[in-house]
Amino acid sequence: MLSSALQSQKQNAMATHRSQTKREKILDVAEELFALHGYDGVTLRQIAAGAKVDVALANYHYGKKLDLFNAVFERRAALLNEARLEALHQCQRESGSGGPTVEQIIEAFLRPLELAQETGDPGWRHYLALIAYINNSPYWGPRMMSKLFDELVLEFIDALRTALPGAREEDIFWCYHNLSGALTLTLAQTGRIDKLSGGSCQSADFQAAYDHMIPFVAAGFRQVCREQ
Amino acid sequence: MLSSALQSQKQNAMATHRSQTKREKILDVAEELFALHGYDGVTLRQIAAGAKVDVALANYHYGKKLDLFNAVFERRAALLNEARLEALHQCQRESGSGGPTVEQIIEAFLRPLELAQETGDPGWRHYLALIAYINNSPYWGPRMMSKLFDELVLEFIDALRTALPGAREEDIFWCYHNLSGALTLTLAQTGRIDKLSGGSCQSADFQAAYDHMIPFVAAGFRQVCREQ
DNA sequence: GCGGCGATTCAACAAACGTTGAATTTCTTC
DNA sequence: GAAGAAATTCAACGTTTGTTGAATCGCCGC
Repeated sequence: MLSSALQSQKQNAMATHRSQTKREKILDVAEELFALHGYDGVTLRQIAAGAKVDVALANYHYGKKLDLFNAVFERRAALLNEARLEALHQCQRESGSGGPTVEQIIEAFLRPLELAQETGDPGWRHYLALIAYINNSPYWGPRMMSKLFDELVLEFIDALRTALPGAREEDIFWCYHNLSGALTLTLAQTGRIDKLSGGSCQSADFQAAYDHMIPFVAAGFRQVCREQ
Repeated sequence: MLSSALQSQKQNAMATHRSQTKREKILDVAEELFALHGYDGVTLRQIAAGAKVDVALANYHYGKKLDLFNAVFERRAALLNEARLEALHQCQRESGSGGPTVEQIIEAFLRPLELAQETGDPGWRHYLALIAYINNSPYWGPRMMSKLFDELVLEFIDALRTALPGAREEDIFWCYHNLSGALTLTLAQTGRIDKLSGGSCQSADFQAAYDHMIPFVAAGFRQVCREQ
């Protein structure tokens, strides 16, 4: 007798003898292409070709192109939010009555993104690049980011407020903006830092990126939000 | 008798009785639309309509769509690079034999972007958003950023290396990566921080963004690149 | 005022786009 | 194994796309 968790995994893996295979393959290919070329840079025919499927099948499963785009964006959001929230709560439990340090909070914000990569599923890498594309877009950013990620971000900002007593509201948010920017460019995986550094740094190495980002951002928060 | 600098301004303003007006209007509209919707999200007909011009005129002046995209990207690059390099050299001259501090170098890297906005030309705002789009794109970033901006960036990194003796190469580049990310998200002007902060922060206020980014980034550099 | 030339528009092309209704295959259920 | 439902393909639609060649406009020198 399988546990219900394992059962649902089993269902996802085998599906109903093929049916969900093509359906999910469409999402996988759309995820990769949207992340690389953006919404308008990808045609439904490219996605269908990549998934070895007729172009009408995407419409059958997901409706219009915009609905497919949203489906890709929403597929992994809940899982990601749960992992990050769990990491925040864990460091809050483990810290004393003073609450977690800035470093611990930033770490809880970033490390789950790295774990997502380590599942071996390349889809996660593409998904993170898609988030970077959307978050940095003046068109899509305001339309899509808030609904799925604002609640989580505000929880982390609450924790940071506690860890930085006396900080001004605007200072905290501008610091979060800097963190979000550094993270976004990392997720985009443009490979630019590889070339600039002559090979010293690798965009694909999320662990190295976060190893440097955590002390960098924490020091920035403390400098800007230090008590007046 | 006008100075040659003013003369060239005058020429730009009056042009040859109209001829350069439509030609430049196409660039202006393309700049704004490309920044907002990306390369594939804009059609030549939208650009032509915005410039109140026939669709064939863009082709006549700039060739293919990709050539127009490049023309927009290149138009203001040299001017921007000169302003930033001048700011770097000035703070190098003003500093003692020890060279400028990290804060001064970051300031020279960022403040010229703010001055560009203060000329009153809204085109600069759109251009900076276009840089953000390209820099964050896994497709365009590697293809377009290096040629115009690598030389300048490496000059600033040289200055930072001097200001941070004993720092590891990879640490410096990862820190620059964080700076570049924070800056990129700022230039994108998505308005997301406005909503998240409930109005405490405004994306359009570049000065406030840099006022917070300079100490934030400088502290990050010092923390990560401190002597071992 | 006429010829020439750059700037601009007109008209049209073939290709590719998102979307859809109907036909066909594949699976599930009895 | 027949019936019904779901999944998938087929074929086509009306638009829109980037691009181009030819025609027209507007100005300047002669």
